[in-house]
Amino acid sequence: MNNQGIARLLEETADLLEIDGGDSFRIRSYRRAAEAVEQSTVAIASLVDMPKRLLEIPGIGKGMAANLQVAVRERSIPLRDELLARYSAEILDLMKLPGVGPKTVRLLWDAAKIASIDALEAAIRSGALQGLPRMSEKQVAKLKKGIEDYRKSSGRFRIDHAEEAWLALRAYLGALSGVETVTTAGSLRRGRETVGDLDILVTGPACEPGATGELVEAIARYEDIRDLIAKGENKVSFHLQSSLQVDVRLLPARSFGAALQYFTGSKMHNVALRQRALRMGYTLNEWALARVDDGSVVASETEDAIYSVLGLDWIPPELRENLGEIEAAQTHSLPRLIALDDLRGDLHMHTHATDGLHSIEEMAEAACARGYSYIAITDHSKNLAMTNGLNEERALEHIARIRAVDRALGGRIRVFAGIEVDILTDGELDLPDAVLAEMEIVIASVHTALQMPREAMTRRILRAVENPYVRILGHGTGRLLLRREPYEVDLPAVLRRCAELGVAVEHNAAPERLDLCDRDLRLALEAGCRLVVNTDAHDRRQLDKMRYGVRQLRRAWVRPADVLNTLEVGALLSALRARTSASGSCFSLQSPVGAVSTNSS
DNA sequence: GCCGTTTTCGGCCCGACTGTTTTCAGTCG
Repeated sequence: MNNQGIARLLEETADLLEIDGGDSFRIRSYRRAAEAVEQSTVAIASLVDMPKRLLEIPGIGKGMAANLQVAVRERSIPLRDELLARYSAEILDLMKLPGVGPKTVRLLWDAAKIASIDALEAAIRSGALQGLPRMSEKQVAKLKKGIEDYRKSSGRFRIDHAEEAWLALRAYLGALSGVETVTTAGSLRRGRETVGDLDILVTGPACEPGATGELVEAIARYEDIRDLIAKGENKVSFHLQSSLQVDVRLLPARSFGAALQYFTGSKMHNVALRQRALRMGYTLNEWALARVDDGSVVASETEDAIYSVLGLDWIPPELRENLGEIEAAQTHSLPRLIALDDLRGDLHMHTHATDGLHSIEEMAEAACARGYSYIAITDHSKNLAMTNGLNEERALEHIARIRAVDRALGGRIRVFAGIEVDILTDGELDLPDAVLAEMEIVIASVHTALQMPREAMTRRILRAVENPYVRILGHGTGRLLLRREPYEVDLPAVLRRCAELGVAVEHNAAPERLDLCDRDLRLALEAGCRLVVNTDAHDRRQLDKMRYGVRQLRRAWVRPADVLNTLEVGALLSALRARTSASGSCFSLQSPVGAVSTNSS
């Protein structure tokens, strides 16, 4: 059992305790432990026989160490099992509905023994919720909507979770005898933000027809398998403990390209491609591209060869949605998509001054190791009290520390001073302009008031971006704010205004944010917005989340030039100054500490 | 349940916002 799995068990135990009305400090200690396990760079499983080492982890005491030992050995925690038995295995799903917390779950349970989404849906239909405290017509409608949204997304796994499962499987499969290549296809390869199941293609001597028996058995012995769905001559399907479905296909090397193309999809892309093949006298399937008349194979070993025979440039997997990529490939006009290497810096991250884990220096070093030219430290402002947000005085002190670190680094990497300010209900920011004027990067984010009417929310954001110091419009608790149908903000209007003002629009790279989806990003580009892709890292390892953000941008056909943080330091600072003149304010950017060339590309 | 001690128990991050029971509980970050 890996650290993330253990952390999940602890987190679920905390949720159940909360529903059960347990001691709030006991609940917090479970959450702290989950956090500590998740953050640990050492595999907890490797420490179970060394309780002393477990106790060295802050937040892990005697009781929790025992929990960890059981979790590793039995994949469960006794208290969690006990509570799940008392309520139901599905009761935690209810907490995933917006606006539903432990008290509401408890209310539903006490009033009608509701302990699953299905049961809640039935209760809404039968009117069983009528008369319950806090269950007005409006509230029930909200629940109904929440269930609908939940149904749409359930059964799919976030790309980072799927990727984690994939990496573990790749290591296992790659080490089996007779295996030469292990490749992922499907929506993971296309970089979708969620993945329905994991498609894996394996080639090598043990995958040739008639020779697969031993390999199939070895695959079926993978330790994380919960149940086996199918075990044939060249395919093994199973569910992992996480209930993610995996299909492993054994392929002869000669059909690898065709299979990779076929299983990468998307369905719509493949349909269009097969139609094209037919028009050209070919037939395309997972084994090969072949002539219709005599069945002779014309391409099968590589994707490149298949696309080439069809008169197309090779198409990056992220674009394979039949949204114009085939036409562009035909006319050699596919865009040069942004890649991770194009990113020169990350302009949104937190430190232990607020709710981050590491110091300014540690974040800067971590960014340096990733080859960045600059970062911005953007801790929370005072309105986010829970995070120990910075008030005027602390913000100014923090800026001074950032400047000092920047000087101490001697130009190895530039560290800009910034802040993530909260947009208040009326559109004002929670820190005065005098403080914001001291920083290069001001990100304005919405953190509250998810139920605000659309018009009010739009006004609120439009007012905030008028502030001349706002450089970036940050995430707006995107999942809830933007992803709903219809939008809870007039996104086109907001994007238009940002484009006019030169305020960059942030795409949060973290998969758990699900901020702007493909379509939103395209809207932003059409509106003429400059984009920024940031990780919002709360610890240094989270800087790696940039890769998810980049893949999302690629899916939206984003090129390096569309993204502000592909610029080198000098160009970035000039671009930020452009915002000032466009707004017509007398704002002058704090002259950066240390020598900076302002004419580099 | 953890921690730090004043070694045996008390303290353990807060504030905005919504809906509504119009004073506060519940949710969220």
